[in-house]
Amino acid sequence: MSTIKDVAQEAGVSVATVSRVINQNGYVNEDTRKKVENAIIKLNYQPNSIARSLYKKESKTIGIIVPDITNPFFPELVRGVEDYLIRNGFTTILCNSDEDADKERLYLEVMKQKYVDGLIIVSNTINEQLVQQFDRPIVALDRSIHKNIPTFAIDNREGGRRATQHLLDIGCQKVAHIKGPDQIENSEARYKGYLDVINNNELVVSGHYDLKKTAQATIELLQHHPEIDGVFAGNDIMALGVAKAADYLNIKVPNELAIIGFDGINLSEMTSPELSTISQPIYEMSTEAARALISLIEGKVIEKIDYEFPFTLIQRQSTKR
Amino acid sequence: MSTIKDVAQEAGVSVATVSRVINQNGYVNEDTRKKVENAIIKLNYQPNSIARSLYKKESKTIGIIVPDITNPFFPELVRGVEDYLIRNGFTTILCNSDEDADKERLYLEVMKQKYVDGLIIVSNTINEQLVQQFDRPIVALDRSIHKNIPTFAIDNREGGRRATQHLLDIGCQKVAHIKGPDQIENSEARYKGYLDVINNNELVVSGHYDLKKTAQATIELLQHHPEIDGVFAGNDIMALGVAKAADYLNIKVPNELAIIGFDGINLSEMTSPELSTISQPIYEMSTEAARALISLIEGKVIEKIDYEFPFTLIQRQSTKR
DNA sequence: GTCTAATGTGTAACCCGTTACATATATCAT
DNA sequence: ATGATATATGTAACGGGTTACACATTAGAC
Repeated sequence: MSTIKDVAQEAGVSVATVSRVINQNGYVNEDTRKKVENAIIKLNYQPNSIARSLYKKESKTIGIIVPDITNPFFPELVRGVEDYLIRNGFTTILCNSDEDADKERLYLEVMKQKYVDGLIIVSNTINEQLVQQFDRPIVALDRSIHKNIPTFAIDNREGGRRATQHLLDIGCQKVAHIKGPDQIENSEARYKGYLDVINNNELVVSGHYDLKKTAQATIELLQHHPEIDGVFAGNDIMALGVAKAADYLNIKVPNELAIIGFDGINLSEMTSPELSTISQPIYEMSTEAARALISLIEGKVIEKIDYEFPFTLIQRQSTKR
Repeated sequence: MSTIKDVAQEAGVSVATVSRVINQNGYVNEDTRKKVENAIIKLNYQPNSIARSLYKKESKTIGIIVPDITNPFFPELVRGVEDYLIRNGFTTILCNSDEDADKERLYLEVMKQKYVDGLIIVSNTINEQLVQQFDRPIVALDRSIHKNIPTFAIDNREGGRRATQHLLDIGCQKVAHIKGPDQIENSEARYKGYLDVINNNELVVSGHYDLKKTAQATIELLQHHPEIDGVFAGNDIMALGVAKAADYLNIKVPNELAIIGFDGINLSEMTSPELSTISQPIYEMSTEAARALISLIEGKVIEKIDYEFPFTLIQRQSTKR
């Protein structure tokens, strides 16, 4: 690979002039510019971003930490982020944390050493102190991680209310909730939304955001409470678990049992029956997060700390009676 | 952030000595080592990998190019790669190419400038010339991209045979195939596998690896050919499309119509009915690809060019009569 | 005691861009 | 004509590591 020196030599100018041509700053005579440009083409010169990073202390790289890219919610987030970033000259380092504080620490350390310009984090477990120490911009996606870190998410509690209300609206008499893991902000919020609507008549069981556990838990729940005719699952995967339980027990969806999920991942319309769900604007949330991160990296001030996005209820077969 | 100079000063030695301690090479007296280590701890020193990269011309970073992380097959691949790499001191840059040659070119260029140490590519469209010019190790995952680039995949044709044969084995009389896009190596291979078994009795339609198109195409196919009682879909997503079509037409799976997919993505066991499928060892394939890539980066010679992995037929509800 | 090899440490060049600063010429106002 | 300003370009320091090379000391062999 040729270097800026080679180009300078080829064009008969100094490296400073070449640099000026490349970065389009400073004064460069038109003829000189031409010479340099020709030299660049002739040598097929591509600037070494490592060298540039070293001096500028920036890498045009950001890290995104998600629990597990294998979980269908996250690819859609990551895609939105990556799309926006590549269009704006940044590359994206992917990190799967498994919600493990040690792995998160490791990633944070590596990112710091590699001078990533900023971080987008989806995490419940991350150590706040570590985040505070990280001296570059960070934004939180889908769930908050610290009160003074910009957060891009929907109002999960309100979403929980809407989902629950929807089940009542279509005529459900007894609505149960399959809850995500305790201690996780979003699953608690969705649960609270459910309680807001159901008041004192709740029937709740935990599905731990896991399909198989949910199916198992739901089977037991339905066996003990055959009166249940509607289920609000804490996310789409758990909703699928509920659907499997229904299938197993030979309960007809939606007529004997209506099901609504949460998130609106692509998967929710792939299944039979298609799932009703509270659909988050996943792609938009993630591009907005990326946009804000870049603003912060560029030293701009951003408007708010809390970016709340609208969700929509999508009614599909699983609640269409 | 403190630099190696700060550490040197703190420890009362030269930067060379600090470097030796950090990299554990060259001679360092035990006492000196202790002093340096203490200084490192005291200053919370973390070496700047950019500076190191500049000199060593390596970045401890690799790029993985996939068509679209949003397609459920790829997160599993990417996860395997990322897991293996982070454990071995590498970070992973994610690239979504959308099978677009221009985007691939852009990514290749950026990766080169950023001195990524190697590339893992999943692509049908990538420009062979560009790949050849890229002067660092590359491996191909899931599908080949060039005859002298190491490839990690299964025998798709044989997989197609097994899938088709399975449908016959369970008693299907008329087996159709929903084919992936033309020109794509893997979908052609699976198709050929189907033909191998079916000979002269084929019934094929294209689903373009897309769920909705597949559902639509399948509905038409089944309406014209009600005698079809088994479908081999070119991947799991298309198999889901077939299942939807069956649902729409009120055809019972598996008894009136057996369905088998291909890939064995997690999704295939999430649905009702659960999908039979030709399961690829996705995680293993990807970690092996990552392992080989690292070997190449380290300048080792690897054993072969063609890494063929075993697949397994998983029989689930959709073909369990 | 002398020679060689192993051990220990520092100096400075190097990786490849960016940019502050110096210098020089051209342009313009007065 | 004179000084101020805009234009044009080069030199060299800098970012933060790594390492070749030089030099000094110590250990071991005979």
